[in-house]
Amino acid sequence: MKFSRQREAIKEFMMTRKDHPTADTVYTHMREEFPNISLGTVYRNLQLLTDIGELQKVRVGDGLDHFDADTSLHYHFYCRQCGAVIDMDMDSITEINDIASKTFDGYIESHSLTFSGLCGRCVIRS
Amino acid sequence: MKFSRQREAIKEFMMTRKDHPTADTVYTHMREEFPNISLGTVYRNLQLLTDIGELQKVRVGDGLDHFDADTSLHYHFYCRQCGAVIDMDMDSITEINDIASKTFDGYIESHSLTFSGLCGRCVIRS
DNA sequence: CTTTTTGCAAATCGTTTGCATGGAC
DNA sequence: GTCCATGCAAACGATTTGCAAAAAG
Repeated sequence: MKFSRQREAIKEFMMTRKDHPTADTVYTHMREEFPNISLGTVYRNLQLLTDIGELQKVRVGDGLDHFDADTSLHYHFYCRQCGAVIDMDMDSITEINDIASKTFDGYIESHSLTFSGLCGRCVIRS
Repeated sequence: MKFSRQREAIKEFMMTRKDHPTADTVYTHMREEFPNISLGTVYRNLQLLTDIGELQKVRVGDGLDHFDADTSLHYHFYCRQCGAVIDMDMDSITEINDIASKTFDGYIESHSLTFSGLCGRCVIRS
């Protein structure tokens, strides 16, 4: 893999963000630094960084791919009002794969746990 | 809401299935009974049945909408090899929303837990 | 006769891809 | 000079939508 300024910028941008930007959000921000960067390049690099384990794809059920620079096992919250994707501050249940395996005929590799409802901001407004 | 033969057939079909068909699968099967049914009608009715609580939309991270006539809280397994979506035979952790609420600033309405790996068939072949 | 639902086709949205050019090494 | 990465635009797949005609009430 060859170095690319665009990929480096995308990686750095992702590491500054605690929320979980979509490709389009990344694209919008990259345009400030690279006015000619294309959506294709953003998608390619997000996918590539995911493949080499520097990013994690987060799918919370809104149909969009979100990306997370924190690749550790942790859980997410999806606000069905404003669409925010937020990290949950709770221990991950590492043993749950083993528990589930006992009543499952196959190999469980991972799990994902996503909460949904109204985030702090939205719960106040409602 | 008015009665429609198509919607009734879709509902009945969904109740016979323990897997979690996509709109396209439903469409294919409906064509046997209604050779002229359109994809739009299938999508519209799946969405409508979901809205009135007769179906549940299941998103396991493959980018497709799966539908489930069992609307109770339960967990799913997604086989990343063959794409199968399977119900997990385990108790649902009803208290997990409350546990998560304690360290979360907002209103948690629901959670979804999805496992992934290789299903029984695929684990044998590999 | 009014209103909902249908079938069809076109539109939309997020994402992927082919290809000629430019940058990395 | 050889490859890999880019920008651009076209293609793609799943889903949604506008509309005139058909079915329900």
